[in-house]
Amino acid sequence: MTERPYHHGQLRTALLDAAERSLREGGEEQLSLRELARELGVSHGAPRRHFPDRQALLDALAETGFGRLDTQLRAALTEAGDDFVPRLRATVAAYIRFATEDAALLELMFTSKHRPGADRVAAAAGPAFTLMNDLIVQGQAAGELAGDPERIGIVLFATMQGIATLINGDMVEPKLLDGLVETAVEQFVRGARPA
Amino acid sequence: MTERPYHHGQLRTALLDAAERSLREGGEEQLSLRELARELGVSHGAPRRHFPDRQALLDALAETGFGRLDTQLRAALTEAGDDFVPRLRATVAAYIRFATEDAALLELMFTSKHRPGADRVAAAAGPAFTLMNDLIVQGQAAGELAGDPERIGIVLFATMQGIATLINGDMVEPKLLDGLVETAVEQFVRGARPA
DNA sequence: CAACAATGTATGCAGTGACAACAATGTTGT
DNA sequence: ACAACATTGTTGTCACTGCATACATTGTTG
Repeated sequence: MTERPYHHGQLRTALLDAAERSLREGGEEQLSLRELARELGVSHGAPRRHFPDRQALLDALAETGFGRLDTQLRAALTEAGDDFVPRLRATVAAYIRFATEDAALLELMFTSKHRPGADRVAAAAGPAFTLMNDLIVQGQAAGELAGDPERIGIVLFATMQGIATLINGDMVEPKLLDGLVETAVEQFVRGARPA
Repeated sequence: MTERPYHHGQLRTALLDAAERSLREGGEEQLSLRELARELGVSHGAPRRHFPDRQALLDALAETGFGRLDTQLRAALTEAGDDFVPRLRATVAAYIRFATEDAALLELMFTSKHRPGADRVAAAAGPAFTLMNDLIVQGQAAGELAGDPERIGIVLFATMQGIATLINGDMVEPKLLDGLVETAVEQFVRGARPA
């Protein structure tokens, strides 16, 4: 039977699902534990068993968010083939897609801000950075990039992140997005090209 | 006598000052109207006379924030002399200084997100963009940049913003900051240089 | 000096996150 | 099989928040 899918053993994942949806719809501010509990037909104290406080829920969201980001980036990479520039372009596009579709989640992922002891979140962020780094390393191996890999990698990451922020903050029209990605990639390649 | 500096006619500005400090100390989430009122020795309903709701206070903060950003950028510019690259470097450095010192404020300025009818905030953001644009135009006039000014300007802005976000989110060590600025400027100039 | 507007006060409402005591429901060791 | 236990969810409470309204005070002005 299992008339009720939740209410029994699935509360934790149900909360995460509902929270992610709520995040997408109303942003972090709007997300309310009590509201989630209500939606899931559960008492307002129930979430506490799974997440000691609100921040714990947000941390969990951020953590899984990084995981999903990583898989999406990898998917884009494998689809892009072996050449460096197409791979770069695909990665940038995929990242910004994620960042604009799940803006609130990404903000949450980043602004797990300064909070001491967000080890798990930090750890979850690793792969995405590694991926970025590997891409840079490939570019250098292919003789297309020069300079300190760490630095140029961070600058690239920053540019992507910034474009997403600008779009999400309505300071740039979404219709410009594709052009911006193109310009950013092109400039990056030219700017980091060996002399 | 005027024993009490506030409580009479200064509440509005006093609120803005206290709010900005609170923002710096605890971020937007932490900022509480009641807390501010308490600090200023005023009833918790008083702020309502000056800001109909919390968001109005935040909007006002964002607005003045853009103003201050603009003046700081201009100050950096005039101090940098007339040559393009030093001006560019100075602007980037000044922007990121602002962004890392007043992180919460900047976030607020940007994530006055999508909210319909934040005309004043949007208007206040204008000058900073204009300044950026003028800088690009100068670079082009000096024959140092090529390409669509709007696009490369946005990409530059995005890179700055992204670096600030990375630092503020503790995803990059602050000690790397100067090097990153240098790399970003250098790459930008090379990347947008005429062929 | 009386009418008026601006500013701040007092009180109450609904909503929230956190917390603790309790009940129900598996799970497990003997 | 059954008693002890752990997990999970419930209920009630507290302190806090933003918001709203009715009221008092004060300063300005006709």
